[in-house]
Amino acid sequence: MGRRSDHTAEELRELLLAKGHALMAETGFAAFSGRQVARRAGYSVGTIYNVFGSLDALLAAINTRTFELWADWLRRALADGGEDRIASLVRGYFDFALAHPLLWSAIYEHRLPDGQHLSEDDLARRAELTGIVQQEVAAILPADTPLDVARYARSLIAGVHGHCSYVVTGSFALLDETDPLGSALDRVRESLAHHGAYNGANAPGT
Amino acid sequence: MGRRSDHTAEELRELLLAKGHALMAETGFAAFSGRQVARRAGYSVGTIYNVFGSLDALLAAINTRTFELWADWLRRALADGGEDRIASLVRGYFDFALAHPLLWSAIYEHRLPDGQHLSEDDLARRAELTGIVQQEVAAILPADTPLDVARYARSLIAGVHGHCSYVVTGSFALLDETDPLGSALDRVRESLAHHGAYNGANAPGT
DNA sequence: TTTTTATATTGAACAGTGTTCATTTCTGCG
DNA sequence: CGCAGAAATGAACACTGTTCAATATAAAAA
Repeated sequence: MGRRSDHTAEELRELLLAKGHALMAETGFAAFSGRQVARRAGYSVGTIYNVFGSLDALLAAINTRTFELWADWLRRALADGGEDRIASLVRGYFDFALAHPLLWSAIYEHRLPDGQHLSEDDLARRAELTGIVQQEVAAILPADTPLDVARYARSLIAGVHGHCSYVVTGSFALLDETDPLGSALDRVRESLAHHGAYNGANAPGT
Repeated sequence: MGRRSDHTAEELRELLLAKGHALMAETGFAAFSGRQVARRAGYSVGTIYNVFGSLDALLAAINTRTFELWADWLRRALADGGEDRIASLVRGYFDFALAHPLLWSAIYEHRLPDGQHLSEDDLARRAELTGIVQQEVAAILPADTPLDVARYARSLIAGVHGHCSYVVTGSFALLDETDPLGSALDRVRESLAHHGAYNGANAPGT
């Protein structure tokens, strides 16, 4: 088969991305295969390279899409959650990872080859997630805080990420760890309290 | 070639493990290959399956060895570090990951197939690392702390892990993050202070 | 309308992978 | 010395990512 007109370039990109994302959700990073994506889309291997340039670029796009879903998830958690917006965020972070463990893990399992970097577009899209958290953190810190809020928010995220990563990996499951989310939230609250944040439910657990 | 007597079963296991560990350090998880390990050891593919049963078992053993090196590294950091043993631990955690990024990453990139778990032996060996931290944390908490120290220590580790993981992944590099180690240590100190720990240099950074 | 040009799509080719297992070769025991 | 059993092999199978000459088709030109 040669040139076709079933889809515009735009549509084809979206089709491959959608099928790729679905495959990742089903099988996970280790079993992911470009050929399988092409097959599901009704095209052949080469098309992926025509459209994305490399398999890595497709993978990056798939993971960026996961970031976008994740950001939506957090926004919803904030909207539906109660007064304690920090708790909503931490819970949202965990819930998403647990709801889509394969998609979530893929983000951290995919490493670009040495020297290659994410496109500006991917970076910008992914930064939204951090932005949401940063905004909430800024909102409850004293107006005159000496903290670099962006940096501080990233640090809090990193802390929560660590807990979450242990849960999804299974490292915690074997240790009778009952409440990793609770631990993560405790650490966040301790830190926020230390920096004079005011929160609807500020008191850290014991 | 058939049966040989160049190595005992024990020696052969060690040989494959050593070559496998070296390969992982050189090429990282993505480019790791069982065939390559066998070639370097002067044996053929099948031998890996004879000795370890599966490639996953070899990978688990390789990563367990990394854990052991990491624990040694922390012990040395504690011995050579100053009074502030918590700082030594956090620094040690980061330094190891940065000194051996491919080995360190491999720990978290290797996922056992669904339903399979690490052997008791692997688990026990890996637990040493946590044990070292737990001991230090227990030492500076008030004797009458209501905390479950094991659980709490794991939580602190998770927090540091999150920061470190962002560094090694490169997520932080793109954000002009100058001092992730410092951030991690600040969060740990804030929490420890909150729980009444006494530390040679207790005051968290601002 | 026909011809030409440009481009999208293909799929065979290549070098690698994990995994299995019949076959072979050697060791140690009787 | 002969032989049972264990260890090492490597071909076979089905897959992978990546490249690229060939081809079929759409769009533009004549």
